[in-house]
Amino acid sequence: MKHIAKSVKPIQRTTLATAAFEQLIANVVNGTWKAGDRLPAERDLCQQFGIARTSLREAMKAMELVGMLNSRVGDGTFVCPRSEFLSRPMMWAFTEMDKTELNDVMQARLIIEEGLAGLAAEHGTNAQIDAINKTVQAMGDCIARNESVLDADMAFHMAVSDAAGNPLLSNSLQMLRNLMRHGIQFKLLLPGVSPTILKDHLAIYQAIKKRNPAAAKKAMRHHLLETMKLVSFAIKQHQR
Amino acid sequence: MKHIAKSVKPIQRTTLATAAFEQLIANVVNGTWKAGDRLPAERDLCQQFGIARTSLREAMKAMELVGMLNSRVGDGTFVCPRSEFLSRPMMWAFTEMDKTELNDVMQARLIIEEGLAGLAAEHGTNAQIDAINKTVQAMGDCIARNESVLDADMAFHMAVSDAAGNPLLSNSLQMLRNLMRHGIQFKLLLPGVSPTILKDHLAIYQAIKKRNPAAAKKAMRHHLLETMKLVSFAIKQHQR
DNA sequence: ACGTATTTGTTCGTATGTATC
DNA sequence: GGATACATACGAACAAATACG
Repeated sequence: MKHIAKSVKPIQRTTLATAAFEQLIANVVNGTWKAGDRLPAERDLCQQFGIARTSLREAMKAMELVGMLNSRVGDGTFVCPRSEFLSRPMMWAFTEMDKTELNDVMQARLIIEEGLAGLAAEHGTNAQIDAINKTVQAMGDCIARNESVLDADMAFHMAVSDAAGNPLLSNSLQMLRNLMRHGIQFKLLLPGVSPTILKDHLAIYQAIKKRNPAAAKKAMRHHLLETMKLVSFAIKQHQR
Repeated sequence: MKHIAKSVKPIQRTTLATAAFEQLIANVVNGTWKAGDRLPAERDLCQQFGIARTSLREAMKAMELVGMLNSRVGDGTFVCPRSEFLSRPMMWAFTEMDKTELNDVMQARLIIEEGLAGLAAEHGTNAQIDAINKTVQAMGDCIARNESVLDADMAFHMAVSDAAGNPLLSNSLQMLRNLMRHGIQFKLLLPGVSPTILKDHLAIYQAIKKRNPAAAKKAMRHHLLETMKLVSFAIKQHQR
């Protein structure tokens, strides 16, 4: 006796913990609760949600596992900085990830970031585009001083992301980058790649500066295709 | 009375739940439990671990919420395929925000779906591409019979999504579609739009069939830009 | 087609350890 | 030291969904 009506939305039964988890994620991702903020006490929060403490705790533990929350006994539960999201259990996920799965992640990142570059060229304010330039300069300085370019690399992509002005896409990129962080680190350890990255970044910046979305997308695509090659190479190196 | 000695590592006080899901993760990654396998029942497992059921449940639930396990009442708990786990972070980024601009959602959808169309043209199997064609035919039938094209429309986009073969992007798109579900319904209520949609779908299918990613992306882009216009128009109509 | 056993979902009460003031 | 606020942990009980004979 299925299919009584075709278009009834399939009410998927979801557990209380799942519902609570979704609420928690929403509050953290959309910035209602910012990094370092302290959440209401478990006893208060479960009252607000209208569920028992046990159920809420299951959701909180999951948030802790993915690195979004941090609980300390006798103290409280706090929101972690975004850079820590997904950073904990991912070591295993990455080293064990097989080639097709890694490819899926990078493909997704390529598509999102290509889109962001286009949007940045279209809608970015001059100030936001200057900010991109600053990160390019900063990376140049890092290379000159022979320092790690990890932070500068991240800063560049975040600056482009900001200029695009779409928080949904920015958030998703941040998640994907966190997911791949270890691979990116390996990539940056490869000798002689930093100048190449810098050149790519510069090209992307210039296309955005010229307000040329197609060129910006193309430059970003080129940069990330290079990255994909480097990351998979770096991981192979690292595994042996 | 802190800092008695600088170099002693503060002993990480780890909770039972944390310890439990370290065990769980270990069993999953080293292949003791493979994707699709069923775990021992909660009551057995907590005895094996020597902890209370509530503590074990916090770990199990956390694993479930991040997409590593899947529990069904009356049945058991099963190991998920890893793509499930890898999809989650990107989906979390697309959770409801208090001030989610419909425009941002549609922009994100445009970018993802454009990418999916390109991937489908590149990597889709012939069978998958045939499946796209079937949905186009089905929509034609619906229009001929003057029925709602809502399901056929959804089926088309799902089929393209399948052909692209990237679960991360597919799942994320699903999330975005849920966010703007209301808008889509409005669109389809507008008189006379169905034939236009059908034409768009056909063009997209043909480009994919010809294995032309650039054309497929362009056609999808055109289709979704039309949709964006229609949706915002429909919403304006609906509001007055 | 119908029970019954199995399994997860959910709640409550209670006790304990820890941090802060 | 004492008071307070908080997370951690346990066990018991019942509800609800599913599988299986």
